[in-house]
Amino acid sequence: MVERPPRRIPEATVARLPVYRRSLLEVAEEETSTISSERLAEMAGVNAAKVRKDLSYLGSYGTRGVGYDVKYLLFQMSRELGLTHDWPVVIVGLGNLGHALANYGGFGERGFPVAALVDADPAKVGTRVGGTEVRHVDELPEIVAERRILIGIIATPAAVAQEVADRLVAAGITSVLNFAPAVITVPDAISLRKVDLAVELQILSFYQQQRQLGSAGDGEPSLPTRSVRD
Amino acid sequence: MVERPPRRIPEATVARLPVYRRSLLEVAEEETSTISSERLAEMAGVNAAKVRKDLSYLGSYGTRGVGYDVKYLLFQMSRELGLTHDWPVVIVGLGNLGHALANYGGFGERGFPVAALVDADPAKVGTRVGGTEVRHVDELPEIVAERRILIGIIATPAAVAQEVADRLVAAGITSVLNFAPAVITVPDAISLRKVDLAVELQILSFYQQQRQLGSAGDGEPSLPTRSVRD
DNA sequence: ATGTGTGAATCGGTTCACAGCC
DNA sequence: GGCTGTGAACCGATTCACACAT
Repeated sequence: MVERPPRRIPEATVARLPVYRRSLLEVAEEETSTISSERLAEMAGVNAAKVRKDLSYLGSYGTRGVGYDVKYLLFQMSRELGLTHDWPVVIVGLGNLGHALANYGGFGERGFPVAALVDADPAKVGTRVGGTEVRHVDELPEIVAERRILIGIIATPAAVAQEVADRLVAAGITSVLNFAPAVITVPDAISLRKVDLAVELQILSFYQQQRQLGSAGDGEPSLPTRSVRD
Repeated sequence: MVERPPRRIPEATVARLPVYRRSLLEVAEEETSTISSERLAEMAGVNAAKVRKDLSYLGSYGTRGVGYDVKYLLFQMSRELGLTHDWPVVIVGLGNLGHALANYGGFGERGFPVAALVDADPAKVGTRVGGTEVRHVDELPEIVAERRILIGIIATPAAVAQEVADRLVAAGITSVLNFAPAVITVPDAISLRKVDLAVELQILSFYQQQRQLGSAGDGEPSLPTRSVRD
């Protein structure tokens, strides 16, 4: 008999689970055995209704009048997120950013060990970064198969990002995290997330600009008083 | 008289403008003077209806039956995004990531020159990273005022991220980009964006996991277990 | 004929508000 | 009394579909 939750967890909820989880890890160290949606909401920077709704997608793991058992919730959440085992990753591109990512211990610590590094530049191949040898991008298929890597991180210049994505997919990668400032496409079956630093700054620039237009001109200073603590 | 669009641009649209703009920049180099919503959509990785709706918030800059004038649209978009002048930024925290960000030329190139670097570690103060001298975090108020910096980038460990945010705001910063794996809060009047690498990987891990649950049949996948960590 | 601009329909996500259980 | 779990209301964003301009 299969007991699998038939719940389809909304994307927006999935994106918040890691934040809840991190909050729970913090709390787990103190000897508080239970936590309320209100407290968890505050720690995660969202509101309590959202926490309850989100957690309800995982199952009814709370106790009315009491709250959620921290350790149990943490376990369920880790299980749901697939964090009960490590996910080795390969980083493609060892420029500034790739270098920093390779050296950043945070990945390995959090269950995503950097299992391989590749670059197209022969001058970089053979060097070691953060204790891992850089190999040639042509070797991707063997590397990925050998180390059973499913997640690829693109840290190359924009110009080659799409080509790298194609090669990662061809090599057997099924999840891609793209840091290159370029739009890339992957087959439907492949997960893709992007982190674009310049875009983030430009979004900030937009609101900065708005603020200045608003306060510089005609009569109403009108601060956009958004009281949403989301 | 100032010609000001009274339109309030939706947040989701704002987040896509930089991507459209980048696509337009690419196209502007070829000698194509106009572009259709369809073509722009393809380049930006969205659908054409969304492009048209998004652009309509900026104003009616297209011509029916023809498309959008690339240069004109580019100009309007840059203006709207506040990219007609530079926005100097300060980076706080010069660990691995801060270092990479400081060395990454992409920021300056895209209108966000790294005008200052600060760290709390006296051993780092006085050193130079990417041509900029590292100064002590205590000097933030003077640095920010002097260089007229409005955007602050947090690249510190999670533990001090909130404190740094508070100090940035106190120093006069009005936009914050947070790379620290921590939830931080800022006053309503301050813009905040976050980039959390571990969260991105965990989201990928979730979908990876789902895929495997789906394809592995009903039995437990039986994967090596590890102890829970952050 | 072609491709924009936009109301209307739809969808996904958030918030409300309260019934249900401890 | 306190706090979860969840339908219902609401809201923002996406998509549809077509009138309209060139």
